[in-house]
Amino acid sequence: MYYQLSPTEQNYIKQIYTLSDGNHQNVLTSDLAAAIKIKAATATDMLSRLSDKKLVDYEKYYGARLTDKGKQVALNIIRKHRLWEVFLSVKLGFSWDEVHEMAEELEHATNDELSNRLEQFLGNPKTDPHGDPIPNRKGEIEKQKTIRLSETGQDDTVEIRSVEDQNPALLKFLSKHKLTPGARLLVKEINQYDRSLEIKVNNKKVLQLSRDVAENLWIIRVK
Amino acid sequence: MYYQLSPTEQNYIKQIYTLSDGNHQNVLTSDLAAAIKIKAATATDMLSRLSDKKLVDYEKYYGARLTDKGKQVALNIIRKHRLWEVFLSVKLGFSWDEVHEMAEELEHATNDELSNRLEQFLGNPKTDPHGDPIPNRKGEIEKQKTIRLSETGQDDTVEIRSVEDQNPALLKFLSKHKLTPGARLLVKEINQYDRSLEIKVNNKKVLQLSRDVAENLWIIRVK
DNA sequence: AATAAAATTTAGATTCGTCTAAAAATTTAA
DNA sequence: TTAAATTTTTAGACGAATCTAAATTTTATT
Repeated sequence: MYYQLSPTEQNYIKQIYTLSDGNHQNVLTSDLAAAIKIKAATATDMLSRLSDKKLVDYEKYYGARLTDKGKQVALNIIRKHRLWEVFLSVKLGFSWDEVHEMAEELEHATNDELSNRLEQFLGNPKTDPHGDPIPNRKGEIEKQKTIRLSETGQDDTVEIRSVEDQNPALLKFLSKHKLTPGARLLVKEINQYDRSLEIKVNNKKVLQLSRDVAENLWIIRVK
Repeated sequence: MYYQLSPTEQNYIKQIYTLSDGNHQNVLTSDLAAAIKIKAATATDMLSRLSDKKLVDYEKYYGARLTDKGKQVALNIIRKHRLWEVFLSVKLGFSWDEVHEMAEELEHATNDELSNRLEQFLGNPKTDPHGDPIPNRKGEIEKQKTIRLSETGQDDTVEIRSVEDQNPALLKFLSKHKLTPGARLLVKEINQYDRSLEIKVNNKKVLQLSRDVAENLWIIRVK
């Protein structure tokens, strides 16, 4: 019961959690393999090992889902990941699009006592720099009802919560135009022919956003 | 030339550096094995692999010593280790004897950009909480001419620089009596029969230290 | 519904870091 | 200086995490 999980195992579990959207759907071998950048055969192998350890429910050919035990592991890693992201961005001044990779390494070098102290040192932040909520030490996470920017209507005022795609080019683009979590957006116009959006950012600059970009921005409606 | 070293390899290199006392002597297979807590056969194996990679000069049966390349690797890891120790102790409030293990993990999850920013964030500290100097980003380390407390004479005033033994019980004892780096000690008396020392700590409490403990405290003479 | 295409699993191989047991070399002691 | 004790190395094995290639199962298409 109380053996240590390897960083590799923890990574698989974290990815399964993310891909299952908080454990609401089964994760397919191929999707998992793509996310972790390993071959499908390897994912199959690991899935059956995680299944032996009761961390996932896995049915051959139909994918996997985390058990309660697995979900706790996932949320604990995600907690550490996001706390480090806050540290790197707020205390060390790394930009929003640089922190992910580093946090990926640090999270596995972090025991619970360390993450708890770090949280306190950071002033108990509620979200990471991408706007995603940080699970508390019991593994509870605040559920946000977000929608994609592409799903808003004209004249809506919204606030960016998180970004879906981790593509560096996209993150750079967003960073450049201040399209970061917390940013306020006014949707001025929606073009019917290509579904692009004209938006005003933080009550200042007006921008044209492609449908593609809008699909990747998760937002909440404001007011 | 530019492949990544594994955390394991980095650990071996760091230990070789430490055991060779800054590369002044050959490190024997058995000492290395004891320090890393692996079997001698494993150490032999790794030594020949590190030799293939030109990180150590290794001669069968006579031990190993770091090459210049290996020494750079060692100092870079030690730099990261000690910066994290400062962070954990100064910013997160961990005690002096708790930080080593955690820093051991974090050092391998740290790229150069991160250690540089961390250093700046910490206000460019010169030493870690144990009093050991932190190598700069070029891998240069301040050489201190320290001696063991057991080598001082009566009435000397000295300052603790570092502790040799990493034994937790010893660290706790030292911590309890404020025998930490930076502490000022006045050697009041040296008992000839058991070579124990009577010392005054920070101009306050008077203590009796066994020869064993005195052997483990590295100090510099003051004034 | 049969077959072609795609996804998944199985089988077998490889590398890293470790072990134990046995062989070889060095050091110590009689 | 020879024999005994100790240290080191070699040989062979193993588990974790990965791969490729082949076999199997599921899904899609005609």
